Amino acid sequence: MKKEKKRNKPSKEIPLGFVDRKEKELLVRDFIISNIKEIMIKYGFQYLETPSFEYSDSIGKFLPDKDRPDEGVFSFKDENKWLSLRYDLTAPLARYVAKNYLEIPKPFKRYQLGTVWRNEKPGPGRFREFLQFDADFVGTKSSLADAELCVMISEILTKCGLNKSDFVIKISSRKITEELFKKLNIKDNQQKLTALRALDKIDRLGWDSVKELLGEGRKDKSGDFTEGANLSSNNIEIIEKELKKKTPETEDLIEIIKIFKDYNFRNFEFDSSIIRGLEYYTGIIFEVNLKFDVKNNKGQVIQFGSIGGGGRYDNLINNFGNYDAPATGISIGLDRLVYALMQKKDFKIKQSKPVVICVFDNNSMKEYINLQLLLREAEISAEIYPGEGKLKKQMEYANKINSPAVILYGEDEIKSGKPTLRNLSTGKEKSAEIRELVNEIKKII
RNA sequence: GCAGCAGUAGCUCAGUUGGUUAGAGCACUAGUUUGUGGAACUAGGGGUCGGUGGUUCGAAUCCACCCUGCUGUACCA
Repeated sequence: MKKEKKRNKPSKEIPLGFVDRKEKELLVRDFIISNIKEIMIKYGFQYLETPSFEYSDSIGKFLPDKDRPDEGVFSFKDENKWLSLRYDLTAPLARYVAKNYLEIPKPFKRYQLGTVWRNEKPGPGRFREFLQFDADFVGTKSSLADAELCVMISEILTKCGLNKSDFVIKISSRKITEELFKKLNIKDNQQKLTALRALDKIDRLGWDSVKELLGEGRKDKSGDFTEGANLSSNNIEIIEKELKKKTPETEDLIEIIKIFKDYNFRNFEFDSSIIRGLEYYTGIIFEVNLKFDVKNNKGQVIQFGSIGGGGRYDNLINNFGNYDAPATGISIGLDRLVYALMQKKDFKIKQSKPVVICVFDNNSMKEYINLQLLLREAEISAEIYPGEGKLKKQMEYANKINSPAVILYGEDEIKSGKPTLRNLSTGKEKSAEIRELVNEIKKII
């Protein structure tokens, strides 16, 4: 009987890849968001919000012969159409631009903050639900736009408390690999993609492993085998040699570096091993990398990788029809930035906690409420102890929520009109006239 | 998806070659203190030992399958 009952209890577990986020983290996130908004206004971007769900085909999820478009997205069927939770903010932007093409200004600059969902295996610091920040230029081919994005994200990170030496923007261009493929006469699209994905892993795996992936394939340390791009060893040598060059040769990179100079912006590096997985990039690509150590909850230093990146995608919006909409944009993973920022030693956000007014006798509630009103009118966070119980329990509560002080206003104090104020960090008590109370508390906070 | 490892209290874990009623620390509740938190002491609650089936006189322990998690790898439009 009892066992039966237990079995029917609802699960207290949360789904794989989803997390509860607590106040400490949320405050840092709010701080970052307020900085972002401020700077986006300064740079002249429009604020936009699009829905969490889109029709699956609108965001690039076509469902040829599948029952369910579940490749990486969460979907369900509504009446006859498939809907998917958005997996990024770029696809909805493309859809928005196509839908509103005639009304929007051209070029169109918009920024967006929003949760995105990915139906993928979560990893350390990677979840199935996370907050992204995106800023994009639509309808301009100018490298000034690409440059602005880099300068802007740098300003945001600085405003959030990072030093120039804490991060770097790495830039490259898809034109480099494109020209290489042309030169080597590699035409098969699938082969190109496999090669790009392999090159994207240089950071993590190193050149030796990447060369295996460009060739026949690679066995990882768990014994799993990954099929390679099957390029000839001659071609692989040429690719390695070409990508190890330290100076950019493509036109777009030369141009953006010149613009950086005009901005007096130096916090960037050319790195031809920056590839980025997405297929749709066509030109300049960049990544925002942190240079300080990030640790996991066991205190081990983990390879954190980039907190975001972006690049130029001149053909994406054309998928919706014939729009002249070359575009470039940046995405930042806010939760990852929050995680990293919380580890900076000098980074703390204080949240004022309420002064707790203890309850001795429910018949004196009017007195407590008056005190509470007085404090709140003075913009002091205050609350009457919200439960029932002895004074000890009330003190324990105040201690647990990090309250700076409690006010004791029992029979004797009410009679004399002088509440007792107890400082919870020193443990000292003081008797104060009601009109002095606000000042005494301000001394403590 | 593939591979390796692991699942014992809310959390971190111990549990000997299979052997009584499964333990510890932290956390929680109550008390020592009927008006005083962070320390101490005392007592207490809390477990289908991931699940199912099997081997056995006897299973947290051995076997099979399943589920879940972690790590690596792939995918990440």
